[in-house]
Amino acid sequence: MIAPQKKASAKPRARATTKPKKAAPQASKAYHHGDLRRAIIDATKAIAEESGAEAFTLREAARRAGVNHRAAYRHFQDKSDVLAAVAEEGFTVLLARIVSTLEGVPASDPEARLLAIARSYVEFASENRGAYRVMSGPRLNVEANYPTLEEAITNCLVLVRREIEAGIQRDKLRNVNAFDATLALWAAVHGLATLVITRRVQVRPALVGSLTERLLGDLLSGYAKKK
Amino acid sequence: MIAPQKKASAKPRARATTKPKKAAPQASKAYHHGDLRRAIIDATKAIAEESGAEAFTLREAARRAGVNHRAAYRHFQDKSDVLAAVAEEGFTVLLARIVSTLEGVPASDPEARLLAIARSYVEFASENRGAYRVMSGPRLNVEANYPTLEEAITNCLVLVRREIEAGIQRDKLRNVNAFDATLALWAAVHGLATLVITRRVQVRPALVGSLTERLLGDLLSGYAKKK
DNA sequence: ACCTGAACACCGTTCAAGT
DNA sequence: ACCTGAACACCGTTCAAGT
Repeated sequence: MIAPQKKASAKPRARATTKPKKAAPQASKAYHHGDLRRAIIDATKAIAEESGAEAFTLREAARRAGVNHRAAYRHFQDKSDVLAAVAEEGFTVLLARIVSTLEGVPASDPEARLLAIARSYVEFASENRGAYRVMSGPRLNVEANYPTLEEAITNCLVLVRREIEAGIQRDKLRNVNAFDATLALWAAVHGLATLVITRRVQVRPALVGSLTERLLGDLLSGYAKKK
Repeated sequence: MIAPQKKASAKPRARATTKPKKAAPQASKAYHHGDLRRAIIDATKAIAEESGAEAFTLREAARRAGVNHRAAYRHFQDKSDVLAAVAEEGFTVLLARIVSTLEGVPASDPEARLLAIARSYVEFASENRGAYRVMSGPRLNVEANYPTLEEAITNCLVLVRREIEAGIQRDKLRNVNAFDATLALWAAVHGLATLVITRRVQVRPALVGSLTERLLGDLLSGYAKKK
């Protein structure tokens, strides 16, 4: 059995030839790179998608961005700081996606709104595996570092909680404890996303959303037989 | 349900016969380690509990076991193999715990049995944080390595599925798709355990079980208001 | 202001012994 | 049979420049 073959010594330096798109963000700033912070973040997501978040190294990310590994320190404090930046951006994008999806679901149907949230969450994870692996990786902020990351996560949880409370108020959801219900829902989508990402449950990308609605729909209805 | 089976793969021999608690590591001079495999596994769990699974290094584990880092290679193929061994043992112990707990819950109450499984799972995670961090870490067997680990996980899932099927047959659970329901339940307990382990939800260890029953109990009953 | 280079202590893994 | 030692390529991080 062959070990995970290391990159044989000095890679030919993949000189990323600058990121495509983006017209010219370097107006007066005469960067050497253009936007190294962006490039490092993108490289990190790519590495995480290819080989898992634990395979990420500062040096490899810098290599992909075409710079010396020390250059990253100009934009990030250390290795964890890069992961925190990726995670924070991920939660921010996820929240935006959820909010956008909810615009299409009537407030009169709280159950459908919760399902839409679940669907958005798991689809996001499935479509952004690199970012999600970082987001769901070892907690970066136990020591109360990364307050903006913590805030991005809290924003998501608050949104879910409000939806549950709104549903209860409209008398469309049972009068459960909203905090508990938020945790339970979040746990369920997190767990499901993990199963999908790790391919413990195999599902074609296009079907991730419907799988989520099916599984979570049953959960929201409950398994216990009505008396 | 399949028996734990012998540890396949390249490990030459299990030495599992020297299981008894070594009262004192006294004895010989040249002193081959009593059970280095055991010591490495325990050290790995300790490291994972203290600093997270990603902080585990072969060299540190060997250091704690009091041997040269090369000695570990006599018992494990490589770094991943150590993590796989820890994970496999964890799932085996978890299964035993669940089975033991279920003995005290009547077959006539499937919902209580599912809650007991959930409770066992999250309590195990809470009480064995090191092992659980490894078990829930990056998937080790994507390349179809570690078949015995895969089997240990499957054994757990099969047990859950059978409980659900039994509940449906007794007409105590709604006639949901058993496979889907298994995934949903597993996802929920995995997600909840992750929230507890990472302290995103803060709860005293003694209350983990009741928190789990409360949250999952609501889920099993469903959030949707009965019409 | 932004990036590079050398240095240090650490890792996983291999080859080659030591007992 | 079980363990140690030296070596190699890699990593994160620091100090100190180069442009």
